[in-house]
Amino acid sequence: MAETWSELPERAQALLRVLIDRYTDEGAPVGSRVLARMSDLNLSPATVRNVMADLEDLGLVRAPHTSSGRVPTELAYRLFVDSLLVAPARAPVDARRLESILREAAQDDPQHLADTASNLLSSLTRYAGVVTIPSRARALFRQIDFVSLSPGRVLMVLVTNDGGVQNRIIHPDKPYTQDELTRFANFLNDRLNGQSIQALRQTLVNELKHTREEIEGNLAEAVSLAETAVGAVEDQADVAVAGQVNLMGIDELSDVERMRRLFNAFTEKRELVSLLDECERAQGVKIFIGRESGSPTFDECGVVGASYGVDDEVVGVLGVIGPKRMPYDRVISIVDVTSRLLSTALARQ
Amino acid sequence: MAETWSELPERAQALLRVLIDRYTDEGAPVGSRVLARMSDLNLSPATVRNVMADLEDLGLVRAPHTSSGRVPTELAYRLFVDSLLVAPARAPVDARRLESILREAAQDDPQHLADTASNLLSSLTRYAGVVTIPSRARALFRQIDFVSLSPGRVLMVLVTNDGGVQNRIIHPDKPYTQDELTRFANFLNDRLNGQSIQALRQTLVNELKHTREEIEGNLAEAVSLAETAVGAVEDQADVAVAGQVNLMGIDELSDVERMRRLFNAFTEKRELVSLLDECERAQGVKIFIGRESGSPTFDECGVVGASYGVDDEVVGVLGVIGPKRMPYDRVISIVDVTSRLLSTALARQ
DNA sequence: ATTTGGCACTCTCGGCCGGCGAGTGCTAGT
DNA sequence: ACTAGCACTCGCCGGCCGAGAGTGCCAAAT
Repeated sequence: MAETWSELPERAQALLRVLIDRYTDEGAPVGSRVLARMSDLNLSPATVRNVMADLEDLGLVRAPHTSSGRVPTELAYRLFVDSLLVAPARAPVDARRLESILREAAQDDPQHLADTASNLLSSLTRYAGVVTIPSRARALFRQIDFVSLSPGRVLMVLVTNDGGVQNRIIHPDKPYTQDELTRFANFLNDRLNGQSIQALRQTLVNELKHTREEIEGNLAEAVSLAETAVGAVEDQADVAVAGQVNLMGIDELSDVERMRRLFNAFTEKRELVSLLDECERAQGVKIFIGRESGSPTFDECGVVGASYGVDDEVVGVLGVIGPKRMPYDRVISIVDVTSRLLSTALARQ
Repeated sequence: MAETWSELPERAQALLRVLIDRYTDEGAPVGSRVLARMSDLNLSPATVRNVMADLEDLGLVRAPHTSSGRVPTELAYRLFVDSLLVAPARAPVDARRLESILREAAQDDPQHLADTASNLLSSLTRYAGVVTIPSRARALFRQIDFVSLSPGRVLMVLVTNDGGVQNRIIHPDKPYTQDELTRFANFLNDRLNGQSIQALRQTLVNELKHTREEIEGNLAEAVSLAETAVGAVEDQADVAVAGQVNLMGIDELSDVERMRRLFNAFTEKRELVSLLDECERAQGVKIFIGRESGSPTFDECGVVGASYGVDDEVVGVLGVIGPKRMPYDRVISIVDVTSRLLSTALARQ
């Protein structure tokens, strides 16, 4: 049953490719007559039928009912896609325009950049585009501010060098005056400038607590305040999703319950993130076809994902979610190109 | 054709009410037999039929086909709902729990508060909950910061007294050093403290520009920087939406194209805002039934909205979007209670 | 004058049948 | 090794029928 694409007889490859093409944009089973005509192999329908019978034995095609054309299986898509990945055909989209859009968006904050990228993905593919927002862990500390809102409520604003702003309202045990808070902020800004957020916590715990004695009185409070704040910020990973509606009206997905679960995943985001996380480890483009995703939510979907980052350091993941029946070649190169461009846009910031 | 509910004959009222009740939770036309049995009026089906014929003449009910039960028209819902609004029956939900949740959320920033409220609305009604995020225009200036990210890219962070944080990256004509920027910020913080954002622009334009000469050199730049920033912030109105998926599987809406448009409205938000805006003017609960909304997107929907605010000053709008066929009494009181509680939670902040 | 029972009529819905078309598998012939 | 032919299998569509639900109207009853 397990084969690789290239091990298939020449003719079978050709026919299967045509079958996949046709099925991908018609969505209906394809019969031997059509197949024979579309392939330029000059074969009679009968011959095609024989080949199909072979492919059926290999688990690559199946007939929904005794007598309707064939439909490619997930396995067939898998092999086909794998063969694409070996020799990637690049750039059906004009990278020029993409690049300028992304570069411009990179001028703005990371959130906006992710939004832009997911919009691009969805409008290029007409499926749903997903982009994780770069974790702040990797960014560098730029500035922290404490603003007293009311007694017992302090707004913390943390700025990173990429222009990301995190804010959170914290409720310290003791009330502080704005003056005290400002002193705290100044103190922290002095010490922490240029550190990565990732390292921040350690710094706070170790270095500062060691020197606690030297620090006059309640500046130690500043440290604990900052700890609360950083802790809250560190592990927040968000996702930008665009073009969900594109998935509506695709008939494989149009089952109400299935659609509901899908959209739930888009709003809850949890499941989405865990799916995309798997792309992080893989390098290059990673693809899930149907049940490969593990989650029944995406049973009928195809997912094409890739990570992006700077200097071999992955900072985020992006991808496209569509129906299983997808023009993978197109989508793959779109995802691929976008991830590269996003990386460079991020790098030269 | 135009009537008011109370002008209807007693019996017609009762029957129509039962019809609406029944239709609301079954979604199917209701026949005279059922109607006769459900109403406690002890009438024969035949009599009911006569009444129905009258109601049909008045445009309050109609029969989908020659021989199926009756369905209430939009007009019937309208009159019915109006009659509800006159003598509002309150509180089918325990306001206690709601209040504590909202008060807690009000401790946090406005965005979070709106999220919480829309989640409440949607989970209580099992429809979609919508809450506009209080416009910052009304909030008071608390603090501004300029952080230099790279030459030519300056991050502006504006904090309001409600804990709202607005940030935007601006590209000033000239590059400034961080020191200069800090001086700008200090300068502005001194002058603007406590002003409403709304008034800010005027202040900036008038007062400061008048005294421009007195101000040393490029502090005037600070003003123009701030202007850019405030302008960007002022007119940004966002909306929190929750529970969209609840609308899936409601069969009146399950037409693919209609659903698509609806979800589009939820993501684009533009149309949503303009719909809710109409609730701002009305006081108390405002209701759109079907085509009353104006937009074909919500043709098959019912919308129940109310404004909220502090001290008779409207700061935002919230509402519920569901199918036309909705238990309006329940939904109305939920929306009503929520808007009140949100207002008080906001007030005692 | 209102209400009711009766009756004929209408319309939907589900099941059933039969023909059509598409497509297959197999076999025999090239 | 391919192909032509043939019998067969389904799914789909339209028509038909019967059951069920519900109506409108009329004439009788209260």
